[in-house]
Amino acid sequence: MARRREFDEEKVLDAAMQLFWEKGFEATSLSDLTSRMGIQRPSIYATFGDKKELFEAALRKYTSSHATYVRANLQNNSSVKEAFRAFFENMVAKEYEKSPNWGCFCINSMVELAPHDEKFEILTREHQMYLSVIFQETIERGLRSGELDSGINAKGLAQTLVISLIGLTVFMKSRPERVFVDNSVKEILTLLR
Amino acid sequence: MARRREFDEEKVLDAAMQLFWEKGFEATSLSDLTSRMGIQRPSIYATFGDKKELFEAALRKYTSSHATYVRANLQNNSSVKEAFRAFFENMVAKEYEKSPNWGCFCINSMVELAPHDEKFEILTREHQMYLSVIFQETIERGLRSGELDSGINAKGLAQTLVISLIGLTVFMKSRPERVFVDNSVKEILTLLR
DNA sequence: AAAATAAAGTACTGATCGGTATGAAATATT
DNA sequence: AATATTTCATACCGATCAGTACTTTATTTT
Repeated sequence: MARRREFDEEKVLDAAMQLFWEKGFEATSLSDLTSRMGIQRPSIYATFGDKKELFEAALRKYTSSHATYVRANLQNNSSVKEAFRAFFENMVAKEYEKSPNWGCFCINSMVELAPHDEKFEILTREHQMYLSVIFQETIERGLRSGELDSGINAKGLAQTLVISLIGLTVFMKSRPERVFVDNSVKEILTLLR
Repeated sequence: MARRREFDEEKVLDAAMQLFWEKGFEATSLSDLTSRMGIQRPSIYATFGDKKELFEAALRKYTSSHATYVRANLQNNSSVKEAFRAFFENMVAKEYEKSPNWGCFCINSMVELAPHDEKFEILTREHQMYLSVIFQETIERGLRSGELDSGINAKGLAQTLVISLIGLTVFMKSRPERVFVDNSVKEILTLLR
């Protein structure tokens, strides 16, 4: 029919995601976006809709790939305790590498938008619930193998680990001394006994 | 010397605090502030400085009164386990009363500003560290009285409870089913044995 | 090659942003 | 009462905001 698109939709969405992740919704301007995405303003609107729709697309991309990452990470290890330990420690280590610390795009969005926009209340909650299911399945694997104490409530513990993960992620945004975070990770993991 | 101030500095600062708490720094405009505080724009600048200084004053007011509230709440009960249980359950109940759920002003600010502004990185971190000290003192009281197992590491556990509190507060902003939060509170409190 | 169609680029919109100059109103000191 | 001083209210500043109309450029179909 006509002229072909000159940019890669996934790549520019990725650029938008990084920017929203770093600065949040309100603090990111369309000018920021055009310069970082490398495309003009009308191209953004034609491809993704308005600013909020672009943000939503970016967040969905994030949660989708984040869920995949978490699932792969936990399945990576035959020992469930070891899998969670590696997951939490790796997550802490990665956050301390970055400066400044952007945290988790989904959690950032939960704090900024969930109370004012039902769409994002649901979207961010559902992602955490999905992480909880991944955790629960991992815990159930440990129960089946006998590695974990049969007295453990898989669903409740999974939910608690998600909440701890949120707390760790948020607290690290203020760059506390590493030892505090490390100690808390150890303490949290004792819930797996 | 001259004309007296017509407004109560503490009252208008309180109004600003509520607004920043509800909407965050970026999403709150000077027009929002003047209408909610009930004073004119130049009065704000003369009294509090620019928007960020006003925000800082509001946040300091919040953290100060929040710390007082937490300390009083935990000292309220002779049993340490019972004190923490009541504190966490009360905090959950209060959040579910409000709609929408603003969470904690300090945590909101940590997420929005800490990575981009060292002043708020420090301010928000120090508040969490202060809460951790309050928790630690409460745990040590339980150790002295013999209520708590002497194997408990007061400092590490206090830090973990703070992180759990952050996680709970943030997660509740997405209004998950109450039962999930209640179960997690129970689970977290088992760390006190 | 011509026509049709879609993307890219330029430049603009009205609205709102944070911040301030200026003059009127009010009160303390003299 | 006169003067000095501070607060209050209006009205404005340039800059930037999200969003769009319109022209130019490129490519596919006829």
